[in-house]
Amino acid sequence: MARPEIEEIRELPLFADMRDESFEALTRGAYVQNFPPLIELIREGDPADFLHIIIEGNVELFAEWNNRETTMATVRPISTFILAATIKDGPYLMSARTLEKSRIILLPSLDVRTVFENDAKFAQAIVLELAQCYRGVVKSSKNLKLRTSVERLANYLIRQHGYQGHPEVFQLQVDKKRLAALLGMTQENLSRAFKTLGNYGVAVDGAQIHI
Amino acid sequence: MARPEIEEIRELPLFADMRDESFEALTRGAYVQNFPPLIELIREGDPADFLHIIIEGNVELFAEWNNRETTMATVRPISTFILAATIKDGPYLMSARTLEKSRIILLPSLDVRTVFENDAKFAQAIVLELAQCYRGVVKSSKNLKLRTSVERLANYLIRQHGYQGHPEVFQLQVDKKRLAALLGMTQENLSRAFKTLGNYGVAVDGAQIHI
DNA sequence: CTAGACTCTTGATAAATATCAAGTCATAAC
DNA sequence: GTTATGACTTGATATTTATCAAGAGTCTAG
Repeated sequence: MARPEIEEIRELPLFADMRDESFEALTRGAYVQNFPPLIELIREGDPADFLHIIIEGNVELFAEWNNRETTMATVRPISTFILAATIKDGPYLMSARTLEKSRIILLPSLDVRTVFENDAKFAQAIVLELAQCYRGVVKSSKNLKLRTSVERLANYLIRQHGYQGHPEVFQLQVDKKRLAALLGMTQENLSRAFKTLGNYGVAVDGAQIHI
Repeated sequence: MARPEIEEIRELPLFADMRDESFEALTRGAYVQNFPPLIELIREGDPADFLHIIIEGNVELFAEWNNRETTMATVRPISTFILAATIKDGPYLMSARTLEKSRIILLPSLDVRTVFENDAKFAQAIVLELAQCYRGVVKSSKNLKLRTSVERLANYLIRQHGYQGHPEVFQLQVDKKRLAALLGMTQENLSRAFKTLGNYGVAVDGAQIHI
């Protein structure tokens, strides 16, 4: 295991408590790969052969239906994605593509499931991770159903503002097209929503937001 | 443990594989309670003191914001709800109320977490349950973002039709007000959506649907 | 520098959805 | 029976959101 990336993920909550031999078994068959931007990593409906861990770059999770496409989430280092499909050995529910040049670790799903069955600490860590993901999706679902598009944008900005430490000016982490899809609206309406928020003291300059 | 309800849940996938002493520890402090209709069992934001298991009746999970309310799911026997909040020891993200007279088992969250840490089989079962719930919410989120209201209704009917074994005529399991909220539309629009589907061979008579 | 590609914005319009106000129908209460 | 009550429907209208078309600004390749 001379691969520094592998050592790096050892400290993630998901892997921190597991036994050394489990971690070894888990990562023995791992790949570390670099991808250029806009590569489709995962296609919705395919079997979940690998658990993905992004250690550099930016990945978009999206879904399609009837020629419509929407962004479900964007993922930044260091985190895993599509854990649930890996565990259930089910098909992917979302597709994934790189947005920037990205470095990704691929752990064979089979190994993940084997280790999951043999290392209780790992199973516990997965529970916590999944519970968190679950709660995240529930929140986003509530958001969609109970708020208007302007409210969703305002909410998003307030959260981002918080994550970035309440600075005077902060940056959007996603381009506006994807932000619109993420918030469940069109690009044009996002633009108008920003304008509406202008009346409440939000100034936008490209990706810079001033509250 | 002379309580037949407790024995009944032993066979649930969530509890089937755990050790006897774990199950005993889990259920030692359990309550079995009957509730009349329209009782609020859980209020969004409260700490998750109990894992709930519905063994009879019908429970609605809903969320509120700014005087708006929406149905997130309806739960029927036998299943658990708000597992994620119990595990994370976090606040409830949804409220719950009985729709009919219901019989519910309450397992203290503290016991659930303790047993979860000591019984690997239980932890594994929780993982599978959570992964399933997660995937369920992701699907419903995709549904909301990618489909129009008429499409969501059509999709819902097709699924229900399938669950009930593709009979000629089948019953809606929820009243139309709640179905509308579940599908993310108003009651009036649900009515119109049914009318639209009438052109494609769906006949509605009260809660009876003929395809 | 310039052409092209791209993102983002804006305006006009259309479509989807919500709201408001009656009205129907069934059921339960008296 | 009659009267209430509640669930559902219907129509008219308002609001929200999407679509279409065009233009402004930015970036990059050549």
